[in-house]
Amino acid sequence: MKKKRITIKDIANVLNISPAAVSKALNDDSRISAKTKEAVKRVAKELNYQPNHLASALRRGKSNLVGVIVPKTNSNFFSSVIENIEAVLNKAGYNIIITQSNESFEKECKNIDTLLYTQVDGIIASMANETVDLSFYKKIKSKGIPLILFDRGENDLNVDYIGINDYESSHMIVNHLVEKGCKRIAHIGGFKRTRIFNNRIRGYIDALKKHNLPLDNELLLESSLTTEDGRNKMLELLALKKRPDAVYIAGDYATLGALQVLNEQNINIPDDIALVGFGNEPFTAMVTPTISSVKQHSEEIGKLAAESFLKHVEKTPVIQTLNKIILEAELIIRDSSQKK
Amino acid sequence: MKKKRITIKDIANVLNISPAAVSKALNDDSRISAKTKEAVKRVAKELNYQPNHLASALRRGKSNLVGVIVPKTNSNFFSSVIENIEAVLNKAGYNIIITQSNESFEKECKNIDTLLYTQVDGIIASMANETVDLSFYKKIKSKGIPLILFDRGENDLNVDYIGINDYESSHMIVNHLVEKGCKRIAHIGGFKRTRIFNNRIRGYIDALKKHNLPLDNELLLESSLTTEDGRNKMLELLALKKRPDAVYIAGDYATLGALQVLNEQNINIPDDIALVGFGNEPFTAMVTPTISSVKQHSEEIGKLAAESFLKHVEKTPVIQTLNKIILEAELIIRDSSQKK
DNA sequence: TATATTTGTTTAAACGATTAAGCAAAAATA
DNA sequence: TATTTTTGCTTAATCGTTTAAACAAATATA
Repeated sequence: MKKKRITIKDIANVLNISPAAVSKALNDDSRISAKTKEAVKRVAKELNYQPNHLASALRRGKSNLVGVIVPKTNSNFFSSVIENIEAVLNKAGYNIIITQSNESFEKECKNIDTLLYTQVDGIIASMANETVDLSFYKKIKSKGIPLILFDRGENDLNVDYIGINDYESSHMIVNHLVEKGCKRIAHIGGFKRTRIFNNRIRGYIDALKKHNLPLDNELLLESSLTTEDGRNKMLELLALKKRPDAVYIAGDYATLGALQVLNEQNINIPDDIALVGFGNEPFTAMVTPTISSVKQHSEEIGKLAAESFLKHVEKTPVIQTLNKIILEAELIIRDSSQKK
Repeated sequence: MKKKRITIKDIANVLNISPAAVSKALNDDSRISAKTKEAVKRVAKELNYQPNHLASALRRGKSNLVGVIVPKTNSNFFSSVIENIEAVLNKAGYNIIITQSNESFEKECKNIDTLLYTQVDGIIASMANETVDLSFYKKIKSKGIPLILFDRGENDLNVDYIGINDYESSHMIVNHLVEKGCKRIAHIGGFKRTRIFNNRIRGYIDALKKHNLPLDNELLLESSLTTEDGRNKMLELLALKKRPDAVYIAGDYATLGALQVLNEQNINIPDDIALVGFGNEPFTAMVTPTISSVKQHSEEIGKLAAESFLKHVEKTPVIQTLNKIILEAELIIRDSSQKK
């Protein structure tokens, strides 16, 4: 007993027409009569025909697959972006291949090779923290397939980018803290070399200036933004002679670490030290006290990234230029900064 | 200026040999001389040759892609399983396509079709809560490609399954709570129709019997196990005339909801009511109080699932039978059940 | 009626790799 | 030396689909 695949040839044999006619009928070619189309589709269903995607992809030179690269799927932000990319692309007949870089440059390079090898029609990516060498991303561009970046991007690649206004978000946060009476606002930022984190740092500095608050270098720390490092950096801040009365942290996981430290040391949040995070991960609304955070519109980012891909993929040759779509983020105020 | 793909034909032309020889050289065929192999590989590198995966997949009848279906990537359990599946399969030359069902039966069916259409060489899946109709999974089997299930599986499909001992885990939990002096232990379980949740419920019931504790039906609730539903079910339990002194909840997110309710109502955890969750999601160690939970060995599950696929895919025809690998889970005791 | 156009189909060549079969030259064996 | 075996390659078919080109029949136009 052999498992023979049903091909268009089998359908053609049943109806005594050519495989070419079958192919055209299945693709609704205008030169095929309605009668034939109907017959072909009927027989296809009867025989339980499944098109061979590899064959058509090979012939068409298109795989209808889109690669997605994210640092990690297990944050709500990325998993939500992915969900929305998928929704838009599925409607347009594309499927996605998700890969994780685990914030590792090496893994990211491997992922890119894997995706190119799999002949994806384009790549939508958010870069790993470690990534500074852009040669692998340039390789994608040199293949002539669309590359779209979101959240973690780079101007130098000259491609579409979808993200939020990080600079402005820092202003929002500082404004909010100042309004609540905070005077010594610290910032635990991400790596400076990563554009989005750099923008948040610049925003923080400029916002302090705007409010005539002195910029104190010991209040500005660089962090990997893991929960663990959030703990460490918070401990550093507590060790200062002049402690801050508010800490703005560029990532929710690190904020969680900071919150744990404060709770352990019985420091009142927000009255002794107010806390604001970034990313609006679900747990920010779950911990005690709940954490104020910035909502990044992951749904919108996913949709726009997918649409940007679709726009580019239709054109040959693919021409890409720097085209930034910047969304305004939203500050969700919760207990950790809600001083009365 | 056209972007011409480099093919084996181009390499063949440079060296004045046949494309067949090039193909064999690249695949290290024993009938090709070392000299030719070296020359081919050198020219391939020089021309920046990238093999056309679609062509070789079509010819070989193998895509070297493996489909993975999970309810949602944004839990630590699934994202960790995926990471480990990927690590094992990459080493064996396979790449994975990740899809999410979002716990929807309809989406899961679509995912299966998508994966089959993409000609994956096998599928590793954890079923959606909603899924009772197994016809789409039978379709995978009927294609003659390996199907491996993990965590959420079904005996009736007669395929490899990797999971933890849910029945025994319930015993561990109840034993622990009894030891801490709890006498009225409630259980907020998952959907009974889902095998793993059913096993946890059976384990709970049998463990109560073992300890001669009466089974009170109002203490056994069925839940979707979302944070929201965890809140609701906890409120139900609190509304009882005779409140429980411990609640074992079959999922961490729901446990979090329950914890919020108890904190809001100033009910002491664990002294008034002890709490045990399931899944050991990272936040269980982050909230106040920290939540006792069951660690499911996601790394091991991922590895075993991938290895099971590799074992099956090498054999033709693929023969699958029910073969369960059951790991013993581990109870991580934290503050929420640590009565003194 | 003669010619042009449209319709509906077939033929055959791709897409880029793999591989069974064939064949000459080199090496091993008798 | 004659024969067999091995080595190293080529030829040609193949995977299943798409599509440019060809063509006959039907229809429209002059």
